[in-house]
Amino acid sequence: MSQDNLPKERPLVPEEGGNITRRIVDQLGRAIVAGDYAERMLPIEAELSDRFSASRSVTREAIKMLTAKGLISSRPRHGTSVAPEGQWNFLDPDVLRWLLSRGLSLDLLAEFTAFRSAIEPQAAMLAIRRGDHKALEAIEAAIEMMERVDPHDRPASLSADIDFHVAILLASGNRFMVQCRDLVETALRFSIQLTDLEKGVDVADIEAHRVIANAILAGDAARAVSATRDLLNEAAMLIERARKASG
Amino acid sequence: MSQDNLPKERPLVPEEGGNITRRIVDQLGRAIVAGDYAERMLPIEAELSDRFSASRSVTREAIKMLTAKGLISSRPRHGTSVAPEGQWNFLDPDVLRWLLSRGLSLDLLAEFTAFRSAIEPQAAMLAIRRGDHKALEAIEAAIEMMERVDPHDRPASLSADIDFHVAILLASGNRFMVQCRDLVETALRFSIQLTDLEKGVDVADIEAHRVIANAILAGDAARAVSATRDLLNEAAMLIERARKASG
DNA sequence: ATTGTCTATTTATCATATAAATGCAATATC
DNA sequence: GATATTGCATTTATATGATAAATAGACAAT
Repeated sequence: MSQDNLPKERPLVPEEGGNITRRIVDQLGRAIVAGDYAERMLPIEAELSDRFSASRSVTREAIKMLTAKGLISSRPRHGTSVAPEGQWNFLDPDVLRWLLSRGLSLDLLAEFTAFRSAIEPQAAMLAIRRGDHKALEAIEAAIEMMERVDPHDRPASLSADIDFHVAILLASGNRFMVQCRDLVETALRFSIQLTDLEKGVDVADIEAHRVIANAILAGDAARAVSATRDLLNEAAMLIERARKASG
Repeated sequence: MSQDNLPKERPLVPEEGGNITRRIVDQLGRAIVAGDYAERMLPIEAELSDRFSASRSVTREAIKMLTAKGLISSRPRHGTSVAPEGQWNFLDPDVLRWLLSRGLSLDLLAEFTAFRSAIEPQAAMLAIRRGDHKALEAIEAAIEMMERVDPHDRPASLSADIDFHVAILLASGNRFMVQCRDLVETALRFSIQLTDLEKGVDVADIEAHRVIANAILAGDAARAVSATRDLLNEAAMLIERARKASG
């Protein structure tokens, strides 16, 4: 019963977020996924320490954290190098955030949307099967918030949108899907930059969300699945259009 | 084009796998997910170092790696404690392995199978849509290996089974689904303990895999999706039966 | 009861030294 | 000349000891 879902107050951009280790992890992580060290080795520990004006211990701890996320690997005498992309932990919220922040990569956003197209419809189905009253009420509360909020208040709209999708993931009761919470939040926070450009879709968007909520609350699994899939297909098309527009 | 998919030669059980840090990470990680420190704090760094006969630096680096996986968090004067389960990175291969190894928890295996039920059918669909010849050939090669291998050779059968599912994930071309590779491998390596108990399902199992392969190679998305879903439902039922049997 | 201060404890950081691993070149051996 | 061996240099891995920063909890003051 450890449904302990405190919101993390960790800042989205911890450039200066408290301790030095965290700062190095963030800056190095960004640089690595941006491809800065795709060909060459990372600087040796001593130089990295200099560059970040930190002690070697702190630098090493940061390196270990990045290693834990699959981004790099170290060998004595050889140095530290970026791991092949196949070993990166794409499903780590930090890694995803760094990936998306390297210039709003539409390719990756499209792939993640396809991933969501797999997860969220199933989560909706599981939510129905599980039938946790509290969790279902949270979905209803989230959709009502979406409908109530001022559509011109972008941050509030975004939060409501995120809360809705997260509520479905939580209601699934599946810990792996719940884990996708941070990922979905991260991705949505970036994709807002897209929908900001495309105006006028908001009303239709909220209605599409309402359809999902109603289907879940009515226990109509088939409709919940198809409605969720429709919504994400719509998002995918939006991304596709942006991709074609930008090149 | 960084399709660099070298198999990691990292041992599945790195109790003695080389460096001290890795050993501490593994032992502590196991203990944490097993609930050993669910109520109390972790020992202070000095004591942990003593317990593992390691220096404080190494202990701290191990702690940082576990922090990176969301398992623990530290605060000055307060100590280090296990993070709420909602913050654990369930989608990290190490974490999943530690979770499953705490006594083959059937609940978690069931949840992961539900997760796979979301991912793998979509991956099969994407594989068709993408139509990468090399990747599709790998699927055919994998299913042929499954059919060819001696069914009594359990390790070989398991490897072939894993390779088949991994081939589909790879063929999807979706980096988030590809990332599930290690997770699926880990889960399958544990679930073999179940199927070992239930004999006689193997032939039917291979046929079910063949149906999936044929559907994908024929470009029949609908059939590929439903066949994959069927296979995983079968696995889910197997787990459910084992769960009822054991309590 | 609230607020401020002080103290002890623990993590965070720094600095330095030594060990272990290993790529590479020089050397020895055949 | 080809190949195996050895030694050196470089880098991470580990150890050690010290100081800084943060803060929970006790205590004092208001």
